[in-house]
Amino acid sequence: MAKEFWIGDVQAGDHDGVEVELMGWIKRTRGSNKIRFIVLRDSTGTIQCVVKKDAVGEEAFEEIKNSLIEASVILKGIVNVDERAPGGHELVVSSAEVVGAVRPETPFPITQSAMQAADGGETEFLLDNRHLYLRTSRMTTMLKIRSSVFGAIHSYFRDLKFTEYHAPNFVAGAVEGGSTLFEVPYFGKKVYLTQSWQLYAEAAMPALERLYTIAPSFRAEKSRTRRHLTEFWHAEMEVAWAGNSDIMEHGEALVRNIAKTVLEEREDDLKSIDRDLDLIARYADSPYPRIRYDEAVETLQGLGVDIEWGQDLDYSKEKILTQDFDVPHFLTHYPKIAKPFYHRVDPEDDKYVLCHDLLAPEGYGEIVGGGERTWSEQEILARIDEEGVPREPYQFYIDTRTYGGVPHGGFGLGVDRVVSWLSGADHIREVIPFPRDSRRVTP
RNA sequence: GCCGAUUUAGCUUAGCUGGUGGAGCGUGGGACUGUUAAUCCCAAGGUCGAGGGUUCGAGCCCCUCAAUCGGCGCCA
Repeated sequence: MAKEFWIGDVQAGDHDGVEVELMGWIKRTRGSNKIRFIVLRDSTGTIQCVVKKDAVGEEAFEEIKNSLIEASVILKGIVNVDERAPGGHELVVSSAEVVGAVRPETPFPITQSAMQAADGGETEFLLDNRHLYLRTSRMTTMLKIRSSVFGAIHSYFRDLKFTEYHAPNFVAGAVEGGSTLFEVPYFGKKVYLTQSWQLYAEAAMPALERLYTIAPSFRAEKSRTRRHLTEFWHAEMEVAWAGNSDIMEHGEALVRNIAKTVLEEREDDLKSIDRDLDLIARYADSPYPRIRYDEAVETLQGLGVDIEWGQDLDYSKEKILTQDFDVPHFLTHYPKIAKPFYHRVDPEDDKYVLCHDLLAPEGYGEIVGGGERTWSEQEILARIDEEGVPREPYQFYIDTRTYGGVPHGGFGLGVDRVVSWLSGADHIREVIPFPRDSRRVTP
């Protein structure tokens, strides 16, 4: 039964003139009472298969003729090079077997009309039928690009001898803020779904020194935007003996490595969804400029934007700031009052913290957030008290400093956001198979 | 949480100043020996999101509710 031949290889010319057995699903079917053209799909591509009544016999021909879109079939025949076939190759079928039929009462619901509507964003119908929409070429392409992005992240860190390290998803307290936590009943107690791997990573930092993860994070934000999910994939890293600038160098190198990998592995996929490859090449090759928060505020004020020093930069302001950028930019040195206690205060000016955000161009916004941690015991206690946060839940975090604290830092990267940006998706939902947002958890 | 919009056949939609709903795709039947989103003919398929109101009469006007979509705040 094992599948031996793949449509992508056939279209690449690997089996010209020889007999192959193709296993796949019917993408489209047309023809007459004596000849049928089946466009067969598998995970590697599509190919036209010519089924003639004379060649396969009456019974098999009728079965193929009556087969609907997405029926699974096994077609055996000779690979023919023919200009008339899309892709330049076709299968001249000698025997045909329907494996899983599709009944006429329940035809495949993702029709041309449903797909046309998807160009301008996803419809409710396609979201309801996400499990079937996954089979379409657009979703398949997105999932392949996504896979390459995940692979690039693992490669980047492993090549640099980082250790992959895992934190629990059930947590007792908040990493930041309290309102965006998902509450979960836990044997009569309440626990929460994690928002970040960071605090647990800092505990392991003195053991592993260079560590990373790719894991889901959960945020109970009622955000209704093209950049938000309630469950998203978070690539995070933590490094000992490192400052803000060192961490930024990793962030920049990682994102450039992702762009480069996607370009190498998914060129055809990107072309198939009309992505401009020159843009990706620029993201892979160019340095990412660094701008201080103060400069950004001055720039915005110069543009007549109503903003005061100390305010966090919301998306509307980010967008104005990034509209002239043609590569990602770092924003650094935010005011202390705009950031949580674990960001280290700048020793050169205590109004600021040593942190950074990486903003993607083309309106995709923040893809990385990170910085240097408050690493001395004295400083962390002062910052916790200053912000009025109770010490008790953070005792394990404070202990990291009590026993041989060292300068360290890290960042978190929104993997889905990066996939969305690099693929040029209209919405972050397009790049994850079963998106979760504040209003949808099904299918 | 706030603002805006949408809801007509399985899907995508048209619908004139209110006068008993049209189409394309899909499905079924028929024709066709090479099609390219095949084409051509025929058919079935709608309590117009739910409830109330105005009116002789509501898909269309008014009110309430619901679902969905888009944007903002928040963030990756």
